[in-house]
Amino acid sequence: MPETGESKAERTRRFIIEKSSTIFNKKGYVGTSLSDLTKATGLTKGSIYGNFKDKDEVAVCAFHHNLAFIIQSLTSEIDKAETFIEKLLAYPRVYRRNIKGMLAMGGCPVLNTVIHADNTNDTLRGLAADTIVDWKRAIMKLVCKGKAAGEIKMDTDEAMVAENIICLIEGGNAMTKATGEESYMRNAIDQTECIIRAISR
Amino acid sequence: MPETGESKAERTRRFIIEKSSTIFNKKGYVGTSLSDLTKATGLTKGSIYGNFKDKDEVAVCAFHHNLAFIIQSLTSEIDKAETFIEKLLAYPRVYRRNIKGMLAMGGCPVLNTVIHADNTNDTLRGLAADTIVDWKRAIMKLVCKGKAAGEIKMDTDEAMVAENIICLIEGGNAMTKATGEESYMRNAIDQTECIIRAISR
DNA sequence: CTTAAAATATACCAATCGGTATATTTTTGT
DNA sequence: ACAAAAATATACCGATTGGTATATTTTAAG
Repeated sequence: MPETGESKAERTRRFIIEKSSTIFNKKGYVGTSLSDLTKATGLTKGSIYGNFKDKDEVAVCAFHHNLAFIIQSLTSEIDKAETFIEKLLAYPRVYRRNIKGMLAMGGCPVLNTVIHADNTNDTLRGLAADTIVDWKRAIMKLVCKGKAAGEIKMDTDEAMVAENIICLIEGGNAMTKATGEESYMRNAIDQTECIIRAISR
Repeated sequence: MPETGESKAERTRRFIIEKSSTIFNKKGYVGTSLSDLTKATGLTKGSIYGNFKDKDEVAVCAFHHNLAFIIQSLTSEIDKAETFIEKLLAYPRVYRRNIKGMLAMGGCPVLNTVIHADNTNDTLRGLAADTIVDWKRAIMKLVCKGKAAGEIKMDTDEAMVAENIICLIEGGNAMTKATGEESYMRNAIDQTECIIRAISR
């Protein structure tokens, strides 16, 4: 029964990615073994290697899957906002709403991957580093458009604002994951909001 | 020739720790193999296991060694300062001076260990988490003493200040390590300084 | 210089690693 | 329902993992 436009292989691929993404995010590339994946999926090694070239490919797909979850939440909230200040405030709003979710998935996949893959997997390390660069650019673009629209002070250093927001959110995420205390992330988010409001005119 | 108060075994232990600490910090516990250690030290497995119970013990000693390096820099600078505001400002001052050093050692061992050891090594994870708790307490104590000395505004939330400083420094460190751009850490440190100056009266 | 003890090296162990060739089962179009 | 094709399982591979028993070398006190 075809029914769906998705082939069996495509469904299995998706199934493997969904089941393994949290494991990779928590234990990292080297810390995750093929037997972790067979255990989590209930499939055998042959089935996994029938759908993926190697362990690297599974890890890369898992990273993209983890990232997509966050990016979707963010872009939908950013698109909803009407002013650029409101679009910037979407970051703290989304992260504040997702503190527990982020904890459950094992922390931010960008930071986790950057630390895990450093010196052990260049492909993953590069993907995570590129994500940070893209993220910074996206924030800077919002600030610049906000300036042009007259919402944001003209002397605002958009690179500085972008980097501070990223550091606060990533640092807060990491410290909350480390200690189990949500206050780190909440305070970091409050501080992020302050920074955004301070550049508004 | 005894000469020194340090036995051969003690010297070898120290030698192994020094040579392996950077590797553990960069690659993590699971990512670092015994052959990494024999390669880095020039010693054999027998020699390492003659001086350490197991790989765990080497990793724990390496973590303490990495941490001691940072704590020494911090406490000496904090002790030098006369006012409590100046003691707080020792944090940004020391981290600003050590951006390249931190990069060379592979990033902050506290954050690295927290991410690396999560779900793979409870001992190390606990050590790193405890370090964050201690760090927060140390900052809070400085703020409280600053209040008592009339240096710091009485309505200051010391827990919030402590957590924000920690998140900014750790986030900045991680993003600088990830991207290779020192600006992340510099901006995070600038923001940390702003927070400290803002609570001064 | 000798000698017991301590430190290091050699040679091995079972278990697990990522990966593959092949056999079997399940889909899927007809 | 059937046959070709696709997907999954089984059984294996060499390499490496952390760890150990034992042999050899080095240290250091007498």
